[in-house]
Amino acid sequence: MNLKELADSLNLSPTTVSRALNGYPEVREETRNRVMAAAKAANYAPNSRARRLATGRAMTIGHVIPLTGKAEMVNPIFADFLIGAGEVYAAEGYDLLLSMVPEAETEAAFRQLVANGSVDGVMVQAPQENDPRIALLAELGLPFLVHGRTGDAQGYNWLDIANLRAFRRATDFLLDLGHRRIALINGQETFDFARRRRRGFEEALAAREIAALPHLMASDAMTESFGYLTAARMLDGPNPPTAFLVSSVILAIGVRRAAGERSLRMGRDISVICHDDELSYLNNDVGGPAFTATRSSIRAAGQRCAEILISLIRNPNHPPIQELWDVDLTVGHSTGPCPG
Amino acid sequence: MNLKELADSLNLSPTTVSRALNGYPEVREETRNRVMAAAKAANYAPNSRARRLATGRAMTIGHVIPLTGKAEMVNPIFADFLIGAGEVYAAEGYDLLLSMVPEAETEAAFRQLVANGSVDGVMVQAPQENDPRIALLAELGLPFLVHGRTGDAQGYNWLDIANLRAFRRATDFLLDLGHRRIALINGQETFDFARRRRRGFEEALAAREIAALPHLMASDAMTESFGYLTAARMLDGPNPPTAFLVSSVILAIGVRRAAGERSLRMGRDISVICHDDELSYLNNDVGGPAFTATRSSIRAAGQRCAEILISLIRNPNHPPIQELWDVDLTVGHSTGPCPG
DNA sequence: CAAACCTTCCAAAGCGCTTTGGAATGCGCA
DNA sequence: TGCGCATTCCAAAGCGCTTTGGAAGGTTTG
Repeated sequence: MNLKELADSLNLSPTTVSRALNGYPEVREETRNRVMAAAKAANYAPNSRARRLATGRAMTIGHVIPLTGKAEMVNPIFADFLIGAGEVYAAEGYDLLLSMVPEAETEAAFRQLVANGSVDGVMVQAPQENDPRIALLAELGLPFLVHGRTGDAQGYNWLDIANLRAFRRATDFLLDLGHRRIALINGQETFDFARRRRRGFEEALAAREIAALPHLMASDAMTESFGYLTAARMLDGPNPPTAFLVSSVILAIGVRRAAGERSLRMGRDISVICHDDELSYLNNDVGGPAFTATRSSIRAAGQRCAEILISLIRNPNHPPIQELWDVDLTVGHSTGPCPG
Repeated sequence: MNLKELADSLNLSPTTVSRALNGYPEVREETRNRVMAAAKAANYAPNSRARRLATGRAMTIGHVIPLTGKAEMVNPIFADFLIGAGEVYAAEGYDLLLSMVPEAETEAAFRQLVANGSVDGVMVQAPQENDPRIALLAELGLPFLVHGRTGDAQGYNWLDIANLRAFRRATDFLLDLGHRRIALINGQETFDFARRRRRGFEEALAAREIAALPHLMASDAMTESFGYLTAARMLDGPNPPTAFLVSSVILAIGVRRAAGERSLRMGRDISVICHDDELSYLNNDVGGPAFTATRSSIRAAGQRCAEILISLIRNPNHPPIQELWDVDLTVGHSTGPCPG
């Protein structure tokens, strides 16, 4: 069933039917109702390919995920973000085009997307320092929103959490408990968020004139095994840390494993604070939060990012939207006063 | 730059340019080269909306994720599957349309997809017992592939792993080590895979005339906290298990937490086997596999599923493709002889 | 040398929708 | 009565591509 057939069956022109369906005012209410009813009865839905060609809009938003052989490890995070964004897209009638490309082909992928006209806008996640995607997308004139930020954070649209502040606060919390040898297990510091977290950590130490210890700082892809190996190495080495500040629950789980193997009880022998993206399958709230954590829902971020991006698409010459979210610190069982 | 402009600039008709670009034989090799070169120079790419309308093909594959408020917890798994599938789609020139819909609207979503003509085929994941999606998609005549299977597994396309055999083997492994009180912590048993795993577990016990103990069997969404709470309850209760068989690494991490809190060392005081989907951020191979596990890469499954689905789309009246993958059992540090 | 083919290209008709620019009708008002 | 103005509808022209059905020219064949 297409528009013409539907129109014929109603003895109306395709024009009128199209207008009735799309809510244009030039059609009598009675006619509109008749059309609506017939469309529903015939289970008619406009062909999206034709509609897209005619309107010039793709009604699609692109998420391009660069595959680095390493960074797809961000997937626990990108998945929850995607769910949040996807809910909003669905509600607003947008499709979500997910594109996995080898990192080296990212630029080509964006250019393709534009040349094809297959998306109305794109979401950019996990920017690196001076991420080339931002300049590229600006040049291409494609609406985009960055989840995170980088560079001077000027002149483009982003939504980010206050990473620096969060980690500074978490570090202060540990310092207040008397800890002095605090380890930082961070995400890859090519990512802006990781750099900010590190700065927050260092600033808190510097404010109390405590030197950050290089052997207690590590950064890499946030896998359980990296958390485990790093914590194990630090705990077994000289001057072991009494507390860990780590960039994700997944890393923290690795730290917990290392601590457990050494019969160190969290919250007594060793303290751990992590950043918690509130991943649905790693709920940190059972019987009170297990880990003391800086928390911010990645899914909620996905929702909000989708809302912003859509409004940007609908309203192309909107001034840049920049939104900074504060981060909660929730106290769990994994922290306690520095022993000894 | 569109096709007509490109054609004009070459003093050729759009027809010829289109054919040259799409590899049709009716164009001289020299002409084709000229066209290709000009297209590249002008950074021309055909407008995908127009092409889709003209060809009637969407060049898009749909993944519809039902949101249950609980099942999106499968996201650690769906994410890796998506990455695998996405790689193949990209290589084959297909787009991936990801659609998140409330579970109750799944049927409507599929009907929409068909009415719109926005996909050429869909991937179905994690089927439930007598999953209505299968009959629906068959009725709609939309090519589809099920990751997993259900019912009599006849007459439709699927790729699955040998869940029953894997869990039977894992149970045998524990029995051979002398364990008799073995707990099963399973995924939601509305899912076919969870039912098969349970059957494998029960059959292994039955073969040795050991009764499965109801208080040592639990099933729910596979979150860390469910693993933790369940293991804690079982370990603290009467007749605690000496071994756990669990349906995912994430659950196993929860079990490990519960064991650690009780100062039970895995592989000595308590044995744990889990199913490992080889998630990239939960690598189980550091210093030899931490958990003894039944293993099968979900990402590889995604790749293969994508290949199959694409070949199904290209070749519509292919007889049903059904592929059953065997599962490895790799021995890690988390299992040992039954103490005492 | 004409007939019968290839080879290489093109004109034009869609694909199914939206949207522009009227046309027809009915109404109020002077 | 006649003009102007809404209101309600429609015809037709795209959107940018693919594809059908030739046409023109060159080559082979009997």
